[in-house]
Amino acid sequence: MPVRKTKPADLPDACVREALAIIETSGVERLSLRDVARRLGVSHQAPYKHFPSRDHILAEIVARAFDAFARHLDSRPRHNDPYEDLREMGVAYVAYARAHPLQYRLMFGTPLPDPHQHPDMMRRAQHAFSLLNDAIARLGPQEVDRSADQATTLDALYVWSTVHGLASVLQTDAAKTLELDAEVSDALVQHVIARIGTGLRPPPASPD
Amino acid sequence: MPVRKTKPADLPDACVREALAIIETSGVERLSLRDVARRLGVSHQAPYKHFPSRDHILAEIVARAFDAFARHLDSRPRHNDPYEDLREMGVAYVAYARAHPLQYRLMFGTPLPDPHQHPDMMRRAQHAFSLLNDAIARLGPQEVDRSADQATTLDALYVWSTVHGLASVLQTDAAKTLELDAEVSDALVQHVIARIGTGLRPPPASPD
DNA sequence: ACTCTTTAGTTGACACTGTCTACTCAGGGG
DNA sequence: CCCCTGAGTAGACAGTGTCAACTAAAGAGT
Repeated sequence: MPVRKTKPADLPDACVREALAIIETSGVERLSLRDVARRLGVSHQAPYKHFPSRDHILAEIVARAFDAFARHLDSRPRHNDPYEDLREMGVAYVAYARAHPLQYRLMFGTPLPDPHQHPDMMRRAQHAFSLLNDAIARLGPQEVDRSADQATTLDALYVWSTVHGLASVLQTDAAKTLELDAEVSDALVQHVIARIGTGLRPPPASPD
Repeated sequence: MPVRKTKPADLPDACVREALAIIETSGVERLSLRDVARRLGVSHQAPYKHFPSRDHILAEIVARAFDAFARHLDSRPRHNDPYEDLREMGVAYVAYARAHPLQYRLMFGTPLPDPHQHPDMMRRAQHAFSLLNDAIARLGPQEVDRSADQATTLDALYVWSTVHGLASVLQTDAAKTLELDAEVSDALVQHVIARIGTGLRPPPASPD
């Protein structure tokens, strides 16, 4: 429990970083603003001068996670073939979830602070989703009986579902409960992403 | 805040039910054993005579959710065609998640009590997954270059990923954040389950 | 120079929480 | 009759989020 002697210059930022550090080692349910304050060497009420409530700190942490996530997705290798590009995005998605399980769980695996109370967080989350949506849109419309927009959204949600489910399965408590080993995990990523591909390519001749 | 006058006969069971009721209306993070005791008209320490800690009550709630979930999956309409049967299972899976969002979130959407501390919960969770696994196994091996068992597990996890991701997307806070409307949700279920089907059928001629 | 207001930070309280420990009190063998 | 065990009670403790009142410093306006 390191107690800093010198008070940090940017207290709001320091709070968020320290809170994240606490979550990292002790889990989100153990986060307490008083502990944050204590480690920063300020009074137990100082953080409240910058964040109206505990949830507002959490919302900021989550929002930053969405930012980093979007940045990671955006920095994937690009391909001209939109299917290849989407595949690459899936890989990047899962890679991020595996490399930053904490952030991923904060975004998708824990009850979020009510989004309507934290519109800033909501906006930054939507931006991350829009990246996926764009990649799908580049595939072109898959169905004729729906508007292109709606079809794109549906497929985006399909891909998201799969890839999100994959990420969850790999690192959620449920996976620990099932005791998968690492070899299966690696194979699974390739497997699922391939399956998404075959699922997305327009079926030769069968109505939806 | 209903305070019961008559003390319940089966206190452990009453605790679990009352705790679930509290979670239902106020969320899991607001659950307090003291509140449970208060509503049951017993002292704040009475529940601790039957549950060593708050987590043990949660574990029991989650375990019961897995039981109910497994029962629901098991009572789906059966088909001889294993693909049809699997489809039916996907429908049942998502239906349960939509009908009992609270239980579903308790199982997959919130940090669980450490499974190794609650082996009973773990066992009942594994049983639920085994149902899905069995349904996939009935498809027969999809690939020749892997053992049948491993291929089955991979496909089971693929299906689970998709269907779990779908369920999550539909009811998680993240979905609220994205503001999907009900029409899209309904279409999405059909859409995704169809896509799983086309993804699962062995591809005509393309290496994995 | 003198106020006046805003801002960051402090201190103290309040009502909670989970959990520890010690108590009561009923029943049922020995 | 004693004693033990199990269920339930009561009191305390440290820790929590949050409310309210306070201090100190820094500008802005006159």
